[in-house]
Amino acid sequence: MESLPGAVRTPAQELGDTLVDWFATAARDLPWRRPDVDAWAVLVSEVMLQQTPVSRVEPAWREWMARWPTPASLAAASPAEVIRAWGKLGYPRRALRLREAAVTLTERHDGAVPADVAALEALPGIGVYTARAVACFGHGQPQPVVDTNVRRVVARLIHGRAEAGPARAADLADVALLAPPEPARAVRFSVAAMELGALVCTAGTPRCGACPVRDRCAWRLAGCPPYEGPPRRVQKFAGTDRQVRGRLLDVLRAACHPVPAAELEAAWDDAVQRSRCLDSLLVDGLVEQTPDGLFTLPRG
DNA sequence: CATGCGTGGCT
DNA sequence: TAGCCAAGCAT
Repeated sequence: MESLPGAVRTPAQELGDTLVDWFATAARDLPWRRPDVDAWAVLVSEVMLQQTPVSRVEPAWREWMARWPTPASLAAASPAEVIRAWGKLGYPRRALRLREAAVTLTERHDGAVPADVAALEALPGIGVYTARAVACFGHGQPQPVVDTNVRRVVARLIHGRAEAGPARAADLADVALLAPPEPARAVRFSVAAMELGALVCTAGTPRCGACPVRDRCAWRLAGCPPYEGPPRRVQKFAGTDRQVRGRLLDVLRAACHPVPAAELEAAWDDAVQRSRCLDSLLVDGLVEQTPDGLFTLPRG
C-alpha cells in the first residue's frame, strides 16, 4: 500500500486525489499500461490512439510491437511495410510519420525515446498532447496531459459547461490545478482524468451515476445546463477525398506488385477526383510511381 | 485558427 | 438512419 498523500490539499487537488483513487479500481487493463512497457511502446500506442478507438488499436499495437520492438527496428523498415502494417487504423500519414520519428530517434537520440517534452514535440507526428503523454506515461514525469477527454472533464467539473469549447492555452493550467503535488500521484492523475472522460464523463450520455466526483461537479451543481456555443461542424466522409484516398490505398495495400493506373480506376468512378487524390497521395509520400509509370506503396 | 486527413461502431 | 464520435497533428 502506498502511504497517504501528506501535503495539504486545495479543493481542486482533492478532486484530483479522488480521481486517482477511482482509477485504482476502475482502470481498464490496457497492454500499453503494463509496468514492463517502455517509452517506445507508449509512444507507438499514443500515435495509434490519435483519433482511433482503443478497441481497434489493441490488436494492431500488439502486432506492431512484436515486429518492431525498438525505434531502430522500425527505422529499418520500408514505408510500404509500415503502411501495410498500419492496416485500416485510418489516417495512414501517421504511420509514415511514426517511421520518420523512429529514424530521427535512431540517428539523433541513440535509438532511445527522450523524456524531454520539447525534444518529443520536435519529432514528426508528435504534438502538444502526445509529447506530454509520452513523457508522463512512458517516463513517469508528472506532466499535465490534455486531450479531448480531459478538456471535457475540466469543462464540466471546473467550468460547469456541458462541452469543452476549442482548445485554449489555459487548458494546461486548468488541469495542473487538479494534479496532486506528489509526482507519482500526478502521473496517475493524468491518466485517471483521461480514463474518466473515456469511461464515465463521455461526450454523449455521461454516466454521472458512476462518477466519483459527481457531488463536486460544477456542471451538475448548475443543473446540467446544455451546451451553448457555435454548432460544431459535422465531418462528412462519403464522397470526400478522404474516402477516395482510402479506396486507392486499399488497392495498393492489397497488391503484391506495382499496378497500372487502369487498375486504380475500379476504386472510384470520378476520374477528376481520383486523379486529384492520387496526386495528393504521391505528394504525401503514401504512394510512389515507378519509372515505367506504375503505382505502388513507397519502397523506401 | 479553420480545415483536411480514415475508418468503423454506435445510437 | 444519418449523423455522431474516437488518447490529434500539420498547415
